[in-house]
Amino acid sequence: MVHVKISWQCGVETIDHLALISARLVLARESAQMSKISQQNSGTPGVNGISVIHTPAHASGLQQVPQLVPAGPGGGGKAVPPSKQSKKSSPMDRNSDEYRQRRERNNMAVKKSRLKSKQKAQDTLQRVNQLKEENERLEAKIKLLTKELSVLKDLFLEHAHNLADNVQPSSTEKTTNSDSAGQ
Amino acid sequence: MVHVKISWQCGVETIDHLALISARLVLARESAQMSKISQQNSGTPGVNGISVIHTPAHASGLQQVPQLVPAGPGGGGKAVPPSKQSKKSSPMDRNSDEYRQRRERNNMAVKKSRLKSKQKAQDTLQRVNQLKEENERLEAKIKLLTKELSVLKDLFLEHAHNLADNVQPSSTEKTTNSDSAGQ
DNA sequence: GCGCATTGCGCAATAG
DNA sequence: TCTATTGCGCAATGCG
Repeated sequence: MVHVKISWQCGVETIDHLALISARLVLARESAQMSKISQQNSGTPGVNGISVIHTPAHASGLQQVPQLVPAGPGGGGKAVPPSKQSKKSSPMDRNSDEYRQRRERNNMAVKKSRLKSKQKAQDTLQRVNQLKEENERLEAKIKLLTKELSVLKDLFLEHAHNLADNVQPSSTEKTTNSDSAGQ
Repeated sequence: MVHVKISWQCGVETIDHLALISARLVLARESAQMSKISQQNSGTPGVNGISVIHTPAHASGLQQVPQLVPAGPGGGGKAVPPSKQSKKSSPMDRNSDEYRQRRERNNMAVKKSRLKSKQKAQDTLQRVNQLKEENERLEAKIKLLTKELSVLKDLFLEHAHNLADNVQPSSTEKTTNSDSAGQ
C-alpha cells in the first residue's frame, strides 16, 4: 500500500571512481518473521555489487552500510588485516540470513542498552534532587539544633553564674536575659 | 512471509506491496574526492533497482542511507510528502559537494553535542558524590549537636532540679542521671 | 569461540 | 539557513 517513489536516475550510471563498493537496498516491512531475499547483481565488473535485502523492518527504515573492508577510522586506521578473508569471505555476506539475524539481534541489544543507559542517567538526576532535598532538610535541622543549643547554653551559663557567684535563689532567678541566640 | 515487490522503473519506482518501507542504497568507497556514479540494472523485471553513489568518504568508510521516503518510524510512516521533490530532487544528491559539506558539519555538531552530553552526565555523577559527602558531613554535625544538646539539657535539668528542690549545691550535684539523650 | 552489552560513528529528521 | 539534539543502524570491542 505504500508506494514509494524514488527518483533515482535510471540510466546506467557508471561508477567511475574506484574504491567503490557496495550498494544496498533495504526494505522494511513489518511482520514478525523474517523472510529474506537477496539479490546480487554484478553490474560493472570490478566495481560494485548490489544487493537487495528484505529485512524484517522493525520500526525504522534506515540502514547503514560500512565499507566492506574495515578500513581504519581516521587516518591512522590499520590496514585491513588480511586475515579477515579467511573467516567467511570478506564482505561477510550482507545478504546472508545469518548476518541479518545477527544485525537484528544487535540492534535490539543496542536499543536495550541505550534505554538502560538513559534510564540510569535519569535516575542519577533524580538522585541529585533527592540528595539536595535531604541536604536542605539536614541543614534546617542543624539550624534548629544550633539555636536550641545556643539558648540552652546561655541559660546554663547564666545559672552557673548565679551558682558560682553567690547563689541567691530568690532574686535573679529567671530574669537574666542579656542575650539572644547567636550561632 | 511478507512479500515485497518492487517495480522499479527507470525513473520512478513503485513499491506496491504494503507495509513496505524503505529502500536504501549504500555504498562505501574510500578515496577522497567524490565522484558519483550510479548503476542500474534491470535484471529481473519488477524486482530491484540499484544505484551506486560514490561519496567523498571522509575518514571512515561508512555511509548510511536513509530510506528514500521519510516513512515514519514505528510503522506509521506517512507516505512520501510529495513536496519533497521540489526542493532538489528526492535523493538530494548525495554526491553533491554541498551535501558533503553539510554532512561534515553535522557530524562535527553531533560529535560536539555528544561530548557535551557525556560531560554533563559525568558532572551530574560527580554532583551526586559531592552531595553525598555533604550529606554525611551534615549528618555527623547533627549527631554532634544532638549529643551536645542532650548533655546540656541534662545538666540544665539537673541544676534546675537542684535549684527548685532545695538548693544544696554540695550533695547531688552531678549524679542525677535518670535519662539519656533521646532525640 | 559465542553471544549479549557497550561504545564510537555517520546519517537523517527535527528542534531551536 | 545553520547549529544542536535525538533516534537509529552498523561495527568494533568489551566481557562473561
